[in-house]
Amino acid sequence: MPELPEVETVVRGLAPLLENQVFGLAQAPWVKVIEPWELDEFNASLKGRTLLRIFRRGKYICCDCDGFYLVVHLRMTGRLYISAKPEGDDKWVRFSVALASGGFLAFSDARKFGRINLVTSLDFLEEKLGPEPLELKPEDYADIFQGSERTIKVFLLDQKKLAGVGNIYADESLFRAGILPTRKVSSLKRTERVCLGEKVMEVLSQSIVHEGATISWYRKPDGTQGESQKHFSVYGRGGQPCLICGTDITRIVLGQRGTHYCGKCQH
DNA sequence: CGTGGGACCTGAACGC
DNA sequence: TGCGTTCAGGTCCCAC
Repeated sequence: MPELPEVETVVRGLAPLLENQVFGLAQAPWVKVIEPWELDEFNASLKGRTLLRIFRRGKYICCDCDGFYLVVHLRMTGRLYISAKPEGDDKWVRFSVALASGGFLAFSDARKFGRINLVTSLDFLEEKLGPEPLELKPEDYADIFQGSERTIKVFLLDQKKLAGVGNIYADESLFRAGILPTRKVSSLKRTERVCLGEKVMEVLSQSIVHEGATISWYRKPDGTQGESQKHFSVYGRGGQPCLICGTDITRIVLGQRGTHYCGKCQH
Protein backbone atom coordinates (compact mmCIF):
# COMPACT_ATOMS: atom_id res chain seq x y z
CA MET A 1 0.00 0.00 0.00
CA PRO A 2 1.69 2.73 1.54
CA GLU A 3 3.52 5.80 0.56
CA LEU A 4 3.95 8.93 2.62
CA PRO A 5 0.28 10.03 2.65
CA GLU A 6 -0.99 6.59 3.63
CA VAL A 7 1.58 6.22 6.40
CA GLU A 8 0.84 9.73 7.64
CA THR A 9 -2.88 8.92 7.74
CA VAL A 10 -2.23 5.76 9.75
CA VAL A 11 -0.07 7.69 12.22
CA ARG A 12 -2.65 10.46 12.62
CA GLY A 13 -5.41 7.90 13.14
CA LEU A 14 -3.49 5.94 15.75
CA ALA A 15 -1.92 8.80 17.68
CA PRO A 16 -4.91 9.65 19.88
CA LEU A 17 -5.50 5.96 20.61
CA LEU A 18 -1.89 5.03 21.35
CA GLU A 19 -0.20 7.97 22.98
CA ASN A 20 0.37 7.38 26.70
CA GLN A 21 -0.69 3.77 26.36
CA VAL A 22 1.33 1.14 28.22
CA PHE A 23 2.31 -1.99 26.29
CA GLY A 24 1.52 -5.45 27.58
CA LEU A 25 2.56 -8.77 26.04
CA ALA A 26 3.08 -9.13 22.31
CA GLN A 27 2.25 -12.11 20.10
CA ALA A 28 3.73 -12.93 16.71
CA PRO A 29 1.81 -15.66 14.87
CA TRP A 30 4.41 -15.17 12.11
CA VAL A 31 7.57 -14.59 14.07
CA LYS A 32 9.68 -13.45 11.11
CA VAL A 33 7.84 -10.15 11.25
CA ILE A 34 10.01 -9.12 14.22
CA GLU A 35 13.31 -10.50 12.89
CA PRO A 36 16.00 -10.44 14.18
CA TRP A 37 14.17 -10.47 17.50
CA GLU A 38 12.86 -13.54 19.28
CA LEU A 39 9.46 -13.03 20.80
CA ASP A 40 10.51 -13.40 24.44
CA GLU A 41 13.40 -10.96 24.10
CA PHE A 42 11.15 -8.57 22.26
CA ASN A 43 8.61 -8.75 25.07
CA ALA A 44 11.25 -8.34 27.75
CA SER A 45 12.24 -5.05 26.11
CA LEU A 46 8.81 -3.66 25.28
CA LYS A 47 6.43 -4.84 27.98
CA GLY A 48 5.57 -2.19 30.53
CA ARG A 49 6.85 0.70 28.43
CA THR A 50 4.75 3.74 27.67
CA LEU A 51 4.26 4.93 24.11
CA LEU A 52 5.15 8.59 24.45
CA ARG A 53 4.74 9.67 20.84
CA ILE A 54 4.02 8.18 17.41
CA PHE A 55 5.32 9.86 14.28
CA ARG A 56 6.28 9.21 10.68
CA ARG A 57 9.69 9.35 8.98
CA GLY A 58 9.53 8.61 5.26
CA LYS A 59 7.36 5.51 5.00
CA TYR A 60 8.31 4.32 8.49
CA ILE A 61 6.04 4.51 11.52
CA CYS A 62 8.05 5.31 14.63
CA CYS A 63 6.83 4.95 18.20
CA ASP A 64 8.91 6.50 20.97
CA CYS A 65 8.49 3.96 23.75
CA ASP A 66 10.63 5.59 26.40
CA GLY A 67 13.94 3.82 25.89
CA PHE A 68 13.11 1.90 22.73
CA TYR A 69 11.60 2.87 19.43
CA LEU A 70 9.04 0.54 17.91
CA VAL A 71 9.49 0.96 14.15
CA VAL A 72 6.95 -0.38 11.66
CA HIS A 73 7.17 -0.57 7.88
CA LEU A 74 3.97 -1.55 6.09
CA ARG A 75 5.64 -2.33 2.75
CA MET A 76 2.93 -3.38 0.28
CA THR A 77 -0.01 -4.79 2.21
CA GLY A 78 0.60 -3.91 5.85
CA ARG A 79 -2.18 -2.59 8.06
CA LEU A 80 -1.97 -1.27 11.58
CA TYR A 81 -5.07 -0.91 13.71
CA ILE A 82 -6.56 -1.32 17.16
CA SER A 83 -8.52 -4.51 17.74
CA ALA A 84 -10.52 -5.78 20.69
CA LYS A 85 -8.99 -9.23 20.18
CA PRO A 86 -5.34 -10.36 20.23
CA GLU A 87 -5.91 -12.24 16.97
CA GLY A 88 -7.07 -9.04 15.31
CA ASP A 89 -9.88 -8.47 12.86
CA ASP A 90 -8.63 -10.23 9.72
CA LYS A 91 -6.88 -13.43 8.73
CA TRP A 92 -3.48 -11.89 8.00
CA VAL A 93 -2.44 -10.67 11.46
CA ARG A 94 1.29 -11.30 11.93
CA PHE A 95 1.80 -9.46 15.20
CA SER A 96 -0.22 -7.91 17.99
CA VAL A 97 0.56 -6.36 21.33
CA ALA A 98 -1.74 -5.81 24.28
CA LEU A 99 -2.47 -2.30 25.50
CA ALA A 100 -3.09 -1.50 29.14
CA SER A 101 -6.46 -0.02 28.18
CA GLY A 102 -7.65 -3.47 27.13
CA GLY A 103 -7.32 -3.38 23.34
CA PHE A 104 -4.59 -4.65 21.07
CA LEU A 105 -2.41 -3.01 18.47
CA ALA A 106 -2.58 -5.39 15.50
CA PHE A 107 -0.30 -5.60 12.48
CA SER A 108 -1.80 -7.42 9.54
CA ASP A 109 0.09 -8.10 6.31
CA ALA A 110 -1.09 -10.50 3.62
CA ARG A 111 2.19 -10.57 1.70
CA LYS A 112 4.48 -10.77 4.73
CA PHE A 113 6.79 -8.04 3.40
CA GLY A 114 6.23 -5.68 6.31
CA ARG A 115 8.51 -5.61 9.34
CA ILE A 116 8.38 -4.50 12.97
CA ASN A 117 11.55 -3.65 14.81
CA LEU A 118 12.57 -2.47 18.23
CA VAL A 119 15.67 -0.27 18.35
CA THR A 120 17.36 2.07 20.79
CA SER A 121 18.19 4.68 18.15
CA LEU A 122 16.71 5.91 14.88
CA ASP A 123 20.13 6.64 13.39
CA PHE A 124 19.72 3.73 10.97
CA LEU A 125 16.76 5.55 9.42
CA GLU A 126 18.66 8.77 8.98
CA GLU A 127 21.38 6.81 7.21
CA LYS A 128 19.05 5.56 4.56
CA LEU A 129 16.50 8.35 4.21
CA GLY A 130 16.73 11.71 2.50
CA PRO A 131 14.79 14.80 3.61
CA GLU A 132 11.06 14.92 4.27
CA PRO A 133 9.37 16.25 1.11
CA LEU A 134 6.86 18.38 3.01
CA GLU A 135 9.53 20.08 5.11
CA LEU A 136 11.29 21.50 2.06
CA LYS A 137 10.70 24.63 0.06
CA PRO A 138 10.15 24.18 -3.69
CA GLU A 139 13.52 25.83 -4.39
CA ASP A 140 15.25 23.17 -2.26
CA TYR A 141 14.26 20.62 -4.90
CA ALA A 142 16.46 22.36 -7.45
CA ASP A 143 19.44 21.01 -5.51
CA ILE A 144 17.94 17.61 -4.78
CA PHE A 145 17.07 16.78 -8.40
CA GLN A 146 20.69 17.01 -9.52
CA GLY A 147 23.84 15.07 -10.17
CA SER A 148 22.34 11.96 -11.69
CA GLU A 149 22.07 10.30 -15.08
CA ARG A 150 19.15 8.20 -13.90
CA THR A 151 15.62 8.81 -15.12
CA ILE A 152 13.64 11.21 -12.96
CA LYS A 153 11.02 8.54 -12.25
CA VAL A 154 13.55 6.10 -10.82
CA PHE A 155 15.26 8.96 -8.97
CA LEU A 156 12.01 9.98 -7.26
CA LEU A 157 11.68 6.47 -5.84
CA ASP A 158 15.14 6.64 -4.24
CA GLN A 159 14.39 7.06 -0.54
CA LYS A 160 17.91 8.31 0.10
CA LYS A 161 17.30 11.32 -2.12
CA LEU A 162 13.78 12.06 -0.89
CA ALA A 163 11.91 10.06 1.75
CA GLY A 164 8.35 8.91 1.27
CA VAL A 165 7.56 9.18 -2.44
CA GLY A 166 6.47 5.86 -3.98
CA ASN A 167 5.27 4.65 -7.34
CA ILE A 168 1.87 6.31 -7.35
CA TYR A 169 2.88 9.78 -6.25
CA ALA A 170 5.99 9.78 -8.43
CA ASP A 171 3.80 9.31 -11.51
CA GLU A 172 1.20 11.80 -10.33
CA SER A 173 3.80 14.47 -9.50
CA LEU A 174 5.50 14.11 -12.89
CA PHE A 175 2.16 14.44 -14.65
CA ARG A 176 1.31 17.64 -12.80
CA ALA A 177 4.76 19.03 -13.52
CA GLY A 178 4.42 18.16 -17.21
CA ILE A 179 7.67 16.19 -17.15
CA LEU A 180 8.17 12.83 -18.87
CA PRO A 181 9.22 10.09 -16.42
CA THR A 182 11.92 8.99 -18.89
CA ARG A 183 13.81 12.29 -18.70
CA LYS A 184 17.28 12.11 -17.22
CA VAL A 185 17.65 14.12 -14.04
CA SER A 186 20.61 15.90 -15.61
CA SER A 187 18.40 17.17 -18.44
CA LEU A 188 15.98 19.02 -16.15
CA LYS A 189 16.16 22.79 -16.16
CA ARG A 190 16.11 24.61 -12.86
CA THR A 191 12.55 25.80 -13.44
CA GLU A 192 11.46 22.22 -14.08
CA ARG A 193 13.16 20.97 -10.92
CA VAL A 194 11.46 23.61 -8.79
CA CYS A 195 8.13 22.97 -10.49
CA LEU A 196 8.45 19.24 -9.83
CA GLY A 197 9.22 20.01 -6.19
CA GLU A 198 6.05 22.10 -5.95
CA LYS A 199 4.02 19.31 -7.50
CA VAL A 200 5.50 16.62 -5.24
CA MET A 201 4.50 18.71 -2.23
CA GLU A 202 1.08 19.45 -3.68
CA VAL A 203 0.30 15.84 -4.56
CA LEU A 204 1.44 14.54 -1.18
CA SER A 205 -0.42 17.17 0.86
CA GLN A 206 -3.62 16.74 -1.12
CA SER A 207 -3.41 13.00 -0.68
CA ILE A 208 -3.02 13.41 3.07
CA VAL A 209 -6.20 15.50 3.03
CA HIS A 210 -7.89 12.63 1.17
CA GLU A 211 -6.49 10.21 3.75
CA GLY A 212 -4.45 8.12 1.34
CA ALA A 213 -5.24 5.92 -1.64
CA THR A 214 -7.09 2.62 -1.29
CA ILE A 215 -6.25 0.58 -4.40
CA SER A 216 -6.60 -2.79 -2.76
CA TRP A 217 -5.10 -3.39 0.67
CA TYR A 218 -4.65 -0.03 2.31
CA ARG A 219 -7.10 0.87 5.04
CA LYS A 220 -7.15 3.65 7.57
CA PRO A 221 -6.75 2.42 11.16
CA ASP A 222 -10.53 2.63 11.57
CA GLY A 223 -10.93 0.15 8.71
CA THR A 224 -12.37 2.58 6.18
CA GLN A 225 -10.87 3.40 2.79
CA GLY A 226 -8.93 6.46 1.69
CA GLU A 227 -10.16 8.68 -1.12
CA SER A 228 -7.00 9.71 -2.97
CA GLN A 229 -7.44 7.08 -5.68
CA LYS A 230 -10.45 9.07 -6.91
CA HIS A 231 -8.11 11.90 -7.81
CA PHE A 232 -5.45 10.07 -9.82
CA SER A 233 -4.62 11.56 -13.21
CA VAL A 234 -2.34 8.85 -14.57
CA TYR A 235 -1.61 6.09 -12.05
CA GLY A 236 -3.48 2.94 -13.04
CA ARG A 237 -5.04 4.69 -16.03
CA GLY A 238 -3.01 3.14 -18.85
CA GLY A 239 -5.03 3.11 -22.08
CA GLN A 240 -7.61 5.54 -20.71
CA PRO A 241 -7.90 9.13 -21.97
CA CYS A 242 -5.88 11.89 -20.35
CA LEU A 243 -8.24 14.06 -18.33
CA ILE A 244 -6.60 17.17 -19.79
CA CYS A 245 -6.07 16.43 -23.48
CA GLY A 246 -7.84 13.13 -24.17
CA THR A 247 -4.73 11.30 -25.40
CA ASP A 248 -4.47 7.71 -24.18
CA ILE A 249 -2.34 7.40 -21.06
CA THR A 250 0.81 5.38 -21.75
CA ARG A 251 2.04 2.62 -19.47
CA ILE A 252 5.68 1.55 -19.58
CA VAL A 253 8.08 -0.10 -17.16
CA LEU A 254 10.94 1.91 -15.64
CA GLY A 255 13.15 0.48 -12.95
CA GLN A 256 10.82 -2.52 -12.94
CA ARG A 257 7.91 -0.36 -11.85
CA GLY A 258 4.78 0.37 -13.80
CA THR A 259 4.99 3.96 -14.99
CA HIS A 260 2.07 5.99 -16.32
CA TYR A 261 2.13 9.26 -18.22
CA CYS A 262 0.51 11.37 -20.90
CA GLY A 263 2.76 11.61 -23.95
CA LYS A 264 1.18 14.90 -24.95
CA CYS A 265 0.95 16.78 -21.64
CA GLN A 266 4.39 15.68 -20.43
CA HIS A 267 7.63 16.71 -22.14
C1' DC B 1 27.86 4.78 -9.74
C1' DG B 2 23.93 2.86 -12.23
C1' DT B 3 20.93 -0.75 -13.99
C1' DG B 4 18.69 -5.10 -14.32
C1' DG B 5 17.17 -9.16 -12.29
C1' DG B 6 15.70 -11.74 -8.55
C1' DA B 7 14.16 -12.47 -3.83
C1' DC B 8 10.81 -11.86 -0.36
C1' DC B 9 5.21 -13.43 -0.27
C1' DT B 10 0.13 -13.79 -1.01
C1' DG B 11 -4.16 -12.67 -3.17
C1' DA B 12 -6.94 -10.79 -6.81
C1' DA B 13 -7.96 -10.43 -11.54
C1' DC B 14 -8.04 -12.26 -15.93
C1' DG B 15 -7.64 -15.60 -19.93
C1' DC B 16 -8.89 -20.06 -21.39
C1' DT C 1 -15.57 -24.24 -11.93
C1' DG C 2 -10.82 -24.65 -12.09
C1' DC C 3 -6.12 -23.92 -13.50
C1' DG C 4 -2.30 -21.15 -15.01
C1' DT C 5 -0.45 -16.56 -15.59
C1' DT C 6 0.33 -11.92 -14.42
C1' DC C 7 0.47 -8.09 -11.58
C1' DA C 8 0.75 -5.41 -7.23
C1' DG C 9 1.60 0.71 -3.30
C1' DG C 10 8.44 -1.55 -1.23
C1' DT C 11 13.10 -2.58 -0.20
C1' DC C 12 17.31 -5.22 -0.29
C1' DC C 13 21.03 -7.81 -2.45
C1' DC C 14 23.95 -9.36 -6.08
C1' DA C 15 25.98 -9.54 -10.74
C1' DC C 16 27.60 -6.85 -14.39
